[in-house]
Amino acid sequence: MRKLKESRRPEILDAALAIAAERGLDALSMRAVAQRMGVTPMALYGYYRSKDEMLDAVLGRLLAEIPIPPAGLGWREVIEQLAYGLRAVAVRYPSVLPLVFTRPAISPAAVRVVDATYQALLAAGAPPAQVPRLERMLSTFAVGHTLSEVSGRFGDGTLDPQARRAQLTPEQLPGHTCLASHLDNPVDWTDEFRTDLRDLCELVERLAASARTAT
Amino acid sequence: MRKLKESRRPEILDAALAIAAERGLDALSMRAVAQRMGVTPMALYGYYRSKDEMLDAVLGRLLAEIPIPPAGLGWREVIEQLAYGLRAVAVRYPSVLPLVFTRPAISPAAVRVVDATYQALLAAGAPPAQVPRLERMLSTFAVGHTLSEVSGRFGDGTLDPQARRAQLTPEQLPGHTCLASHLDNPVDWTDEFRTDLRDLCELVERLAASARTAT
DNA sequence: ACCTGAACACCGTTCAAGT
DNA sequence: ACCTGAACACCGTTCAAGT
Repeated sequence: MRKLKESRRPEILDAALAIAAERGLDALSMRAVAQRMGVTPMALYGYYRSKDEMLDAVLGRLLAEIPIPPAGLGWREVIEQLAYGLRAVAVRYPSVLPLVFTRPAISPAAVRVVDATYQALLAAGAPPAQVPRLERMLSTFAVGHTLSEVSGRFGDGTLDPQARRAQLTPEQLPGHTCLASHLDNPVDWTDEFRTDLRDLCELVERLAASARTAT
Repeated sequence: MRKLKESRRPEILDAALAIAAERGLDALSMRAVAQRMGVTPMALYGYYRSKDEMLDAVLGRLLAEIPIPPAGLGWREVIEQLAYGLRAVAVRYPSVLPLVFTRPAISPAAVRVVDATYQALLAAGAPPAQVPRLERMLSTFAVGHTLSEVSGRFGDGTLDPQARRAQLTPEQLPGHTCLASHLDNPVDWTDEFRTDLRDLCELVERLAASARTAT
């Protein structure tokens, strides 16, 4: 268990993010990072014990770019700004986003975002016992929706609804048939993100309201 | 653009799923699949054009294991059964779950799950124009929550809340400090999944109700 | 304190060939 | 129709050594 160096960590994370942004997550190898820094791959192991540990740090660096909203904002604004902040970061580094779902969110930056959300939910009047659950629901939505969009789970444009339905007969897909008129127009994902978030905030409000009447 | 063989595809997908379940997604290599089938790695390229294409098929095979609820159920039951079905599959093959967020959901199995959800939302009385959005919200939640749990994003037990807070001073984390009493007890993820799903169904109900009064 | 070089056990994939 | 074998350009990581 050697002691690790700190000095060039920021440089390493910058190089890693740049590679991921330019050539995708698969191209983000220790050898690529080393080459970009003009150093041997083995030099990196003085700073991180493994690639896995380096990726944790890359994720932390990413989440650190989400701005924490200033004090004095309404709770809805706080939640919206955090969600949009995550979305903005994700759009800049789409290929790194899968890491969020794949490793524990324990970096200081991640914990600060969680804490700001806790405060907002408490300010909204949500029952304290439910606040951690609601934070998990909101963050799961924000990350999941953005990741679905940028990774193509929602359909990446190259494969339109017609092509999807073509694999099965219309009789097997009554739902799609009913909604045919709504499935052809393209979707504005930013808009949908905002609408979903509003609906989820309504849900928080309703939980807060029913907690007030219960006491 | 050669013509691909079909014959041994099921065998290949079985081998791939078994490897992923036993040794994780990183161990799921073409060479490992080939070895398990007693064949040369290159033999696989007669069935799939690339590893990427094979992974798409693995995902399709996984989603095909989600049972489609029988006709005659209430819309809430349909949505719940689909969500629990996804969760059950995910728990059996946790390491494959990240693929859901990483590639388009265009397999016949995926489309059938989406269609069943469309039908349930229409039966609930949700405005047709909002049904695709609500389906995306529900599936994003179901996959995201399950993936967060099994991949450790929600905290994997080895790193408790105390350790998370220890990285920052209590003054920097007023939200965590307020909720201290609620953050120490362990969470039953299955229970939380059910509660969240109920809340989301309430949201659908409310949208349906306000659509009724608007007309 | 910081970095290198050679080596090991792996990858996905191409190409030409074999039955 | 189905599979093999050798080869290429990659991986992460260990170990011993160099300044």
